[in-house]
Amino acid sequence: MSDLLERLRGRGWRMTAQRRVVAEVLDGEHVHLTADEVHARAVAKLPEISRATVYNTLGELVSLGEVLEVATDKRAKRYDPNAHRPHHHLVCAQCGAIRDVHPTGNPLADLPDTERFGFTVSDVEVTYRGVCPNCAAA
Amino acid sequence: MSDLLERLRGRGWRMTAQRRVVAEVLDGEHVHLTADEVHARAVAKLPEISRATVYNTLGELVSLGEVLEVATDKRAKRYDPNAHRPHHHLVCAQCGAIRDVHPTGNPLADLPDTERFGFTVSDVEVTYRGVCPNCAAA
DNA sequence: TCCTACAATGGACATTGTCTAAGTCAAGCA
DNA sequence: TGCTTGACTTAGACAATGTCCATTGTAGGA
Repeated sequence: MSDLLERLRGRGWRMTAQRRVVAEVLDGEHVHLTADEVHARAVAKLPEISRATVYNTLGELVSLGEVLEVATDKRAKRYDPNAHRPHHHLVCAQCGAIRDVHPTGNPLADLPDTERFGFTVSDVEVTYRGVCPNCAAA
Repeated sequence: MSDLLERLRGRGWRMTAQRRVVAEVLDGEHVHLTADEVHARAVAKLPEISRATVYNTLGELVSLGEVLEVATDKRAKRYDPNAHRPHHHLVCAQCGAIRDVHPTGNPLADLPDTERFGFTVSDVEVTYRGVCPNCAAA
């Protein structure tokens, strides 16, 4: 079973069927589902799960730092379970496919003090956009 | 008057009071309004302008490349008229304030071929997050 | 000035997300 | 094992943002 469930239990998270299902749906590499997609897949495993529970659970996973919210799509938030390895995203402008990528260099270092306007900068989010091989072939 | 209106007219854009008002609202540096804010300000100048028109006009300005859509906020799209000077964004995690910034270096070059998965990468969007001086003082 | 294609209107609808009141249940404990 | 309790879940109303469409209005050319 997934490490995620272990970690959550270790943190005193009360385990319920609903939470287990949501955690199971969010498992694997290059998984970037919208809340609605998570709900759809959760319903397939546990038909009576409600939308509110999915939203609540996703929100908790995010505040626990186990899942990342990413805003590559402009419509809906997406949830990325790959929270323990810093990475950025590569998005196909046509079909919306998303890949995790690991650029070299540190973009934080590229922002000189004069461009910080007194902000305390703690984080950076990079989204590359392009066309994926499938769409390029079509 | 603004260059924007000149450019649009030069492209054969049909000029109407509504479009003029939207273009006027979107003028200046560090302007990052939501569609709703644009509508509110447009209504102040032209009370009978409708929401649909604001959305349509914003959409057209974006496809003409005169305005950028930015997704710094997770709720609503924001519109950035500073489309002719490439730049990125610095966002306050607390109050949501947004500044345009110009990092050194080219993040596109930081993505090695092995991390491109066959994509043709054409664009990169960088969002720095931190705390602004106002919020830090509070 | 008149025409006509294009733009604007307003209101219904769609999508995404949040909230609440009431019912349910996991986990600790005797 | 069987309570107890507080956290969890539910359904559905509501809110915010965005889209669509049929109708009405109008900018700009003939």
